[in-house]
Amino acid sequence: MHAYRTHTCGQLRAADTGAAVRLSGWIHRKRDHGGLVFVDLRDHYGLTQLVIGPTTPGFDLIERIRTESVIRVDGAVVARSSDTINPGLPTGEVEIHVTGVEVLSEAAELPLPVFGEPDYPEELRLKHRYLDLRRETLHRNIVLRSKVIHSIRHRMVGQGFLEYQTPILTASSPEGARDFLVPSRLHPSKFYALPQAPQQFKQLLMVSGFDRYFQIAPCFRDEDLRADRSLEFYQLDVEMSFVTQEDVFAAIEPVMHGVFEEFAAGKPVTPYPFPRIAYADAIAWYGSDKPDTRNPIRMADVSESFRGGGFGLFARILDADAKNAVWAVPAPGGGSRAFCDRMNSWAQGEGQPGLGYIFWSEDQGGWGGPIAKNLGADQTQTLMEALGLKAGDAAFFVAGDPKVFYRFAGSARTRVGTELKLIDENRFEFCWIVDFPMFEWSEEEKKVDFSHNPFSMPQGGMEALQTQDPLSILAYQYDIVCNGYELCSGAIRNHKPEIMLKAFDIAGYGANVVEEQFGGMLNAFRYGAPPHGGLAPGIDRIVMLLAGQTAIREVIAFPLNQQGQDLLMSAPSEVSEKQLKELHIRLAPPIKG
RNA sequence: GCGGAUGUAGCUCAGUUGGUUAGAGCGCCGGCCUGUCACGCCGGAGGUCGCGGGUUCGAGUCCCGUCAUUCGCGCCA
Repeated sequence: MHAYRTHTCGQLRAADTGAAVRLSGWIHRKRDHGGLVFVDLRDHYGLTQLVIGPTTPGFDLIERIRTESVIRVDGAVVARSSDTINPGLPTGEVEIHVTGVEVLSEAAELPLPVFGEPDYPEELRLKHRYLDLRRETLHRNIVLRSKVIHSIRHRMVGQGFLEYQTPILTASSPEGARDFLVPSRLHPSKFYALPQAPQQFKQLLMVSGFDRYFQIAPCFRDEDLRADRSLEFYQLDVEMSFVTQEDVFAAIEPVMHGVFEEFAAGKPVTPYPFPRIAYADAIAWYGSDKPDTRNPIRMADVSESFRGGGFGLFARILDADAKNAVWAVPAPGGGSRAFCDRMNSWAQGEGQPGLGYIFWSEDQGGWGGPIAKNLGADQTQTLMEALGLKAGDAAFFVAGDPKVFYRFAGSARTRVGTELKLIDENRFEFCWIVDFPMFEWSEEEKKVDFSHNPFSMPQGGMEALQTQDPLSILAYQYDIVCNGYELCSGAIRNHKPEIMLKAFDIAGYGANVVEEQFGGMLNAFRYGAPPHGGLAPGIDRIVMLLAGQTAIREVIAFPLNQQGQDLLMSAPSEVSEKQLKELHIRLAPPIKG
């Protein structure tokens, strides 16, 4: 007989009745009746009930040891009588009548119970992650993660992609997020950087002729953390040669759709091709470049209804500057003073002066709110019809410079959708956000700068760069958004050195700077580079959505906390003088605030 | 760097307008219990009410400061 087990704890069924078996696992629960003890024995695969009678060798032992101790038992599989079957367990038709017990590892008093699913403090869970990982939900999430990654690999290979690996120790790159730096021992005062993404390497692989690359790639960014963002994370990094934007979409849509469909437990998933929404439309309709399109509300520019009109505040704002506008957030079903007042208080809590509204009550032709009063009945009626609203609905209004208020308008849209329960939580809704602007005005630096990825190909190529207002140039740059989460970012790359130099020139970087910082890749493009493009969906966020979680820590086995610390291994930590000396590093005294 | 929320037993929480010895459930320890599956019953231990200061005859409760945790903003091409 095997030293530890003949079966797993999730394996035995009524058909196994009579078998002599050996099981090993953790004591999940213990129900001690004095003369008879029931134990739920747990392993990765499930639970099996053990029955230990007073004459069983090891009875005293079982009575004494705590839950979460690890034991090995021998015994016989016995069919449970019909009144003692547990329909809640796959193994619930049988139990093991134990004949022998060995304690493999005794558990001390637990800082964190494994049984049950109540919420425990993050700090405690992270410090004792091995216990937390034994718990059902987290354990299941980590298994799901593994299965999702396997499915992705399988689907990518099926699409003709091969997985290639790229360096972890690489060079610091000036743009983008803050790099994690690794001091070099062999080269005093020089540093490696951990990759923020394998961006340049995957492009070099295209130049090297590998045609279709993917990698489940670790990425590192030394920025402040969020619930859906950590210092280290994994991306499905993808790059393809001789492709247009549409080819990239066609390659990845079946993978994303397929993975979600496979693991969504029956929840509907947007069929592909996914809807494409231009960045400018996303801002205008949803006030966000990562809109939750399960929320049916679409905002509208209603400036014309207010220009020179009876509602003085908005009319004056429109007069003050040509770029100013009034946007409406329609609220189907929000037509009550109570709801509108609640929204108004919410807006004030967000630091806004307030949130103007009109509501059309269910009563015949009734309407309310200070705006309607000033606007007059006819205009109010016209506005309602223009917004596709009816009695019982409301609309909220935001006025000013859209560049300043669009975020707030977007969160008002989200708030209205959530409060009025317009969002169907039980579906996965995908869309592409396309046509991102190539450049933006940096108020901080008072200059034009890249708005997203400097390696993206501007739409219109060299000619656009030479002739258009830089701020009007769009890029072949796209995101996948699902349920309001940015799942993926990508672009058709700029593979022409002269266009790249021109683009950097517009953003204020001279040719010498570009050659110095991106010389490796620029040179590569001088020896025959295929047009190429790709993208990089975030693995952690995909699994997070599929697991129904709102924090990526719930789908990572050993995550950092929001301060970027590993509470289990105590990282980051101090290192010895000897280590520092080898790295040619002397620590400066901490700067006190 | 900034803002919100939270901080009471190992854990989850309650604690009234400021008033005697700060409670419950789970867990832990001891006892009883042969059909439970959140087993049940009896008993027990366990507290710097985050920390410091203030107001008060009296502070878990009110005020100020501070620290920690957590969520968000900035940041994340």
